[in-house]
Amino acid sequence: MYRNHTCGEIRMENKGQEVLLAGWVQTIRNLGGMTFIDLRDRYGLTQLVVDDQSADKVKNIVSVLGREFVVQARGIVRERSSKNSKIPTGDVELHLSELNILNEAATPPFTIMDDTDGGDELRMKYRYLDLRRETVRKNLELRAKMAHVVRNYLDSKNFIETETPVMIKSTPEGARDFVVPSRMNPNQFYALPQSPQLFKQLLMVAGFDRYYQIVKCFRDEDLRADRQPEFTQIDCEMSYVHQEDVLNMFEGLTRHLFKEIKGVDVVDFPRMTFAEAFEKYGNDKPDLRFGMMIHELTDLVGGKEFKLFDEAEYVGGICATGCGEYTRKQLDALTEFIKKPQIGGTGLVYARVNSDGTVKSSVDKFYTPADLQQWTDRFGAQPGDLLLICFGKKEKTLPVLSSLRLEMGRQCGLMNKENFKPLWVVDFPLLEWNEEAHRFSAMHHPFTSPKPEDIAWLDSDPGKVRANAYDLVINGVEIGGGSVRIFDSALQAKMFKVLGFTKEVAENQFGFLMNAFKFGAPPHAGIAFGFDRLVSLFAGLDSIRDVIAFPKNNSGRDVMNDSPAPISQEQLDELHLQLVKTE
RNA sequence: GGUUUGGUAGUUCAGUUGGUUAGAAUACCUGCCUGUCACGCAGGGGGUCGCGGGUUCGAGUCCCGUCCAGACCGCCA
Repeated sequence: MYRNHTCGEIRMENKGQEVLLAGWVQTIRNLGGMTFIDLRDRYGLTQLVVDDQSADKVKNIVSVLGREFVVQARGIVRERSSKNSKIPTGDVELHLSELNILNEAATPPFTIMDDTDGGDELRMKYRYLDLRRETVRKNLELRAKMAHVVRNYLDSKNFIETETPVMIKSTPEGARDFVVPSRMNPNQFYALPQSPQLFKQLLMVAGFDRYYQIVKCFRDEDLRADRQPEFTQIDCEMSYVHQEDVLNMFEGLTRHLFKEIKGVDVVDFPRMTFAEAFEKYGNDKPDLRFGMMIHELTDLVGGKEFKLFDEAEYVGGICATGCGEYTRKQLDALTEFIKKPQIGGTGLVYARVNSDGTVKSSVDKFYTPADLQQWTDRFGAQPGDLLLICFGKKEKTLPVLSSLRLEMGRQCGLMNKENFKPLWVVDFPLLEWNEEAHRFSAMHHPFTSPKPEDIAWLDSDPGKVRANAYDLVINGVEIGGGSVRIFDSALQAKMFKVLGFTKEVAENQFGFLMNAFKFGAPPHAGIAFGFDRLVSLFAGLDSIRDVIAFPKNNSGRDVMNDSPAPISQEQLDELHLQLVKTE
């Protein structure tokens, strides 16, 4: 037996008992006549003591111990003479009668404590050491617990957990595929799934009715703090449902997760159309933790000799509540912020509402107090507020205002991580114009059904067609998305045509799905949640890397095992592959 | 593909307008220490300043190139 207790569970009730512990040496405090050792395992820390009453054998072993040695410790639990209220086991200690080194350890490259001195790259290189830290392990424990809650919930709703293939057929639409060569099929490749989309629809044809899977998905695109090349989705599909049924079901799941994991009742799941989100928040994933909605001023600002506004297609702004005291320096910084290339703003006009209700703006030369009053009325601005106004092409200016709004939310401390504000964004456009390919492409995917009332526009004005597609957004993070699917082969064929697929391409890529649909496809709809994002949201983290045991870095590399890596000529030959030199 | 920030001791970082032998903290090693829990005290070892080139009497510092890492844009049905 290696142990009969863990390092996190010993309390005063165990006083006088002999216990056997095993774990890692976290710290050694040698005071000369006595030595304290913090022994760590997954469950906590227990202090071990060696003093002059201890056996020489134990003292000798203690003298050669180093950090992160794996040891087994036997001793009597006793009360500490000076207690440590910072840890749960702080009232007791283990007076050692026996100590065995189970394994030695090299000096770790960074301190394995909650506030480590290690930088990100080092922590990733030695991720197995990083994972010994409680803060990191807690994230993964949270992840495991959330997966468990999700499974319980969906199981209770009669969903069937079904695995789908990881080696599938490559499809040209959407993100780039990772491909896998096939030794037995020369010059042919599998692809790793970007999502199990087609398979879950086939499971609906198969009559599974309700399917889910917590599943790895793969996309060969550039990475971000919230994007990994392999990531996990809670993937679901339901038959004989309308959009509302799906929203209600997964509203329920989300609510259940908040209750079970965070202990909070999140009641409001408002719905907002894509068009409204864009008008009022400048993007398709509004953060509803604070107001500062965008209002348009185009109709109020024209004809006053202010050229920048006169020439702008769109003028609009936000009302930064309580920011009327912003200094010139702060306003200049905001102007600089929106002019950054990645934000792309052209300029910033401000108007502050003084305590006496008068308005002071950067364009007083052009606008009378009465003009400015009209502006503040539109925002419902109060004394002490600050209007921040941008202008230009509408489709460029709204995203600028979105960035500005989020920045003001940050500056005003309105983005409390324990305040959860979910939102369904609905009625997404079905298609978006792809400048490069010079054709429309599906905003969600090619199996998304158009809104029946918009189908007529498929021929005349495809960009106008709205889809039965929806996203779940929480605190400005896109947590999940889905759609009602097309289950009619004629409509699906039309969709492929609008997307510019020839019959042959459609047949070649998706023929098996179309074929399946001939045999009685039920109406169906589904959704997929980004599980990594969901966990990082619950953990209050900005990066999904912190909730993945072995994540990849910004370049898609695993710095621990240094992959991807070249393969041998033998492997290449066997796979019928030849390398091309790249410069 | 682009923008931007960084790379100096095992680690986290400082290093001024270019100027003596590149510093601090921590970690590591040695010694002392019986109530520590960020133990304390004394001492010690530890550097290709990412790499390559250039400017200069002189480069960690300036210039060019390159590699690596982070954030962001494009991209992500």
